[in-house]
Amino acid sequence: MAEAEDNTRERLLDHGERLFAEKGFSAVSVREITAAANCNLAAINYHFGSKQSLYLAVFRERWAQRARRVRQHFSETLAGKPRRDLEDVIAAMASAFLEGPMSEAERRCHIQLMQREMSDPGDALSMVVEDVMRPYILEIADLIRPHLKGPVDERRLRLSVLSILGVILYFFLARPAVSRIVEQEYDSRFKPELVSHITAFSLHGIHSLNQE
Amino acid sequence: MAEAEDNTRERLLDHGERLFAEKGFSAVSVREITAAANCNLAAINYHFGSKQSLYLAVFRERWAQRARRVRQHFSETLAGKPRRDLEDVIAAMASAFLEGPMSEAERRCHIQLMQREMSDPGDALSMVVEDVMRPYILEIADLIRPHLKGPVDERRLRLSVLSILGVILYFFLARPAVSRIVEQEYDSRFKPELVSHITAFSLHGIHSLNQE
DNA sequence: ATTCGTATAAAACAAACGTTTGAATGTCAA
DNA sequence: TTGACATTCAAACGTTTGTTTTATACGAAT
Repeated sequence: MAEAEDNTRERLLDHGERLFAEKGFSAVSVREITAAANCNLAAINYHFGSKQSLYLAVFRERWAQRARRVRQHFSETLAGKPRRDLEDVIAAMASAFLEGPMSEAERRCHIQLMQREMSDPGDALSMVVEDVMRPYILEIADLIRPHLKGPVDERRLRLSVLSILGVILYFFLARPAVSRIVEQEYDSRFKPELVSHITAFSLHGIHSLNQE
Repeated sequence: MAEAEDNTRERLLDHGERLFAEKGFSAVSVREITAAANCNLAAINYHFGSKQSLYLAVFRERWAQRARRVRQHFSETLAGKPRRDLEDVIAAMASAFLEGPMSEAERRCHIQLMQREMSDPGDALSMVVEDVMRPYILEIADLIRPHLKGPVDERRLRLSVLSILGVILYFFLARPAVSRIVEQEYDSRFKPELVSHITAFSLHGIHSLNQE
């Protein structure tokens, strides 16, 4: 087979990612994935070697690329702002994750996979942290640093950026819990409200770096 | 059997909770649990009926009780503060989760189980949210409200309390990721630094409610 | 036309899974 | 001591698991 890029392989990555994100690695069977991808049971082992290798391939060939898009969305959003002040940086960060260049389903996929790998560190964690998260966090730290008064404790700065990420991820992952506590569905009216809350909260949080 | 409260049952709850927290429900087998609890394979089905029922029993008979202790620790810490200002409330909240009345292993267990149930909502989620989280969040909201100037949007207030919780949970669950990004192990020197960062960041974050 | 490498299909594999069974054991009341 | 009940145990149950095998179909290259 020359061109035409293997179709079954792509479908396996698509449905594999979706199901791994929804249920977690162990809770999904290869039969479930191959049925969803509408192909034969043996296809996973043929194309990837094993279920575990499919999982890693999902991170390498899907997740990482989307992470790159998220980061690019962040850069482009920020480039559009003339002043590029603290608020712009944080708003761009929240926007990249919550209103970024993904469908709602993709976003769910992306963030859930990330969370699963962070709380159950596996073979994909190194890639997630070193290749994606770390450079991203450090870039944002570099963008924030000039806006702070006086000398800045580098570690506190990174903790602050991580805190913002924590808030963003939390409102995504704990959706059902959040919904019931604020008595509000995640509808199209609520989401911008959420983004503006996260931005405001984090912006003020960052200012804790200014005074000692 | 009259008194002496079944020992095997307790051991199953202990090791079951630990393993469910570490690996998640589907990734743990009943053989693994019964081996850890040093009892017969059939013990789970005898005492609880099924693996699923053991999972629910863990939440009812272990997690919920510890959640009560966490909340009590919060109340007592706060009662010890004479002024009971905004900072005291938030510091007490962070302290309850991160330095509360639990061993390090118990804390890990508690928070991981909570997170797992929030991102994979199952039969235990209702109990976690309605009986524990919701009242807790609302209580903290009530404690914070009087310290804010002017009229307060109730929803924004709750979102802020949830944001604090999000930050706290994130630094716990994403430990390996955080460690590598700030280039710092979670040792005894780092932990107080973390608590003080969370308190400072959240305290400033809360103040975003003051201005419009 | 034949050969070769690729992709899909159906069937079978051993291992691990949650659960059930029935006998053995221990404990207390009658 | 006896009978009844609660608990533990080894063994087996029928499924489901991830993986392997064997066979077949298709295209391109020789």
